[in-house]
Amino acid sequence: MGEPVGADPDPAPSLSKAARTRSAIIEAALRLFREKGYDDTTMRAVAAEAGVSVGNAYYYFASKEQLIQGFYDRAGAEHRAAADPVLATERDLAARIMGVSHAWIDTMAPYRSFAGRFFANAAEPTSPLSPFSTESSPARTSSIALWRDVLDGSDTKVPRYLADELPELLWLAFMGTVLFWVHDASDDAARTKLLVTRTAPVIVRAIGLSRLPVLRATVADLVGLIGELKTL
Amino acid sequence: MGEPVGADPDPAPSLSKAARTRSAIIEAALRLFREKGYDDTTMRAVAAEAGVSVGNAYYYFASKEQLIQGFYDRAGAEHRAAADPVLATERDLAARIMGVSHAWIDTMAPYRSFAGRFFANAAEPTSPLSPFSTESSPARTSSIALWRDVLDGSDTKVPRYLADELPELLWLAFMGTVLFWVHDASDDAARTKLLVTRTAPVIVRAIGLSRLPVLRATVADLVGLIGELKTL
DNA sequence: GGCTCCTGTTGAACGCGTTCAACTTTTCGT
DNA sequence: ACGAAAAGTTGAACGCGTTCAACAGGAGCC
Repeated sequence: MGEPVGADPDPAPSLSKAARTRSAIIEAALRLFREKGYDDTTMRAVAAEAGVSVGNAYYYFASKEQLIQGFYDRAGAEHRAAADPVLATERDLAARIMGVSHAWIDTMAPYRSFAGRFFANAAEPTSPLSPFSTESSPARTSSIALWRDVLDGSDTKVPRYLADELPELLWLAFMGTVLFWVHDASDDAARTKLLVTRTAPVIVRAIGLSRLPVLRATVADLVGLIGELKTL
Repeated sequence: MGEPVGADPDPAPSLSKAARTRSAIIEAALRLFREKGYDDTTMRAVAAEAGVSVGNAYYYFASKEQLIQGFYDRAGAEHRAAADPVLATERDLAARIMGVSHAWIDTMAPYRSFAGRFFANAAEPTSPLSPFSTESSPARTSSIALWRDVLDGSDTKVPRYLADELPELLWLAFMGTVLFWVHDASDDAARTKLLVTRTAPVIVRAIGLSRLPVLRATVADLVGLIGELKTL
């Protein structure tokens, strides 16, 4: 390839030609998705906008659906950036959960019109875009790590027997929020924001209550069940 | 239409020609879906199998996706039939929940290979097939009614302040089960069955615990939130 | 019967996502 | 520097879901 020999693998100004073509296609796709939505954006248009042939676009992306992965990566990074200030300053757990969730809702706002279409594709179990698929395992891991940060940086003490599973549980709850958001047609995602605002304190209280003897056995059962389900 | 004047609206032996064509198409579609899956079944093949032209199939069904509605209706009825014996004999709430859930899993078993594809379509918010859409409101209502029966016929007392919302909450929890089932690749849906078996007693215990003063306020808050979310 | 609607019915045609044989360019061992 | 293998690139072609102008038949009215 046109890369200088021995250069560092991915310097921003001089990406390999292949990498540049790749991101030109994603760039074109996202622009068009935003302008005309997912369904009304044709692969022919994406290729033309990126200055390549249709066949070439398919050399880099196995399908139109795969272009969405590029969107995910970008959105994930944007979310991180928007969530970091909250995680750096706020110590109250409920506020951290709310802050990180709202950060996500805000970064996704520009894409809301067509993001529903995306997540529907992701809902199909055989799709590599599914948040539970092995293909999206890296994205999932880093997303769960984000929720671990939410917990770790807070002043709330988590019971030992919950500590390991709780980040994943928060992530799962957040996936529920995303599902709600997808179906939420209210202005400015007001309903989703209400859901988050009202749910976050309940989660914190539930964590506190999970120490109570009446609940402890039940909660421990559920945590054990999750472990079982993952290994079955 | 060819219907005798003043005849009862839909006598089984002599359906109107239109209705017969309609169900011939659904019949053909389901047969082919089962044989070759959703994606590998073409509308041309469905039309041929039903003995009509492609255009005619589109006269009765707005899209290939709409054929799925026929599948839903059928599956819903089958589930009812399979659940009724449980509801008629069993009084223990956990057993009723498990029985009705397992009945669903069993009736859906033959369709599992392609049902995931269906539910993915249903996950798209704008789709009329979405369980939350206005188009599927009748199916949703009757499904919630089923879960009301589950509660009403049991010997468990439900706190007043929960009684109104609980059937819908059980339905919602069951939608979660369905989502899990869609992603469950285990033999005979073993993981989903484990989930149901272990979750049902927890639900019953949670209903009992919801009377406790420590929890009551929180649970009431959540119930109130649901009400708010629906009206916003 | 003749006329007008409305309900059905048809298959060719359209635009789409995707594939593929053919071609060009780059890489790399010698 | 050379040549073969690998990587990149092309657009016509395929099969699909879907649309639509055109046509057929029956119901109701005169």
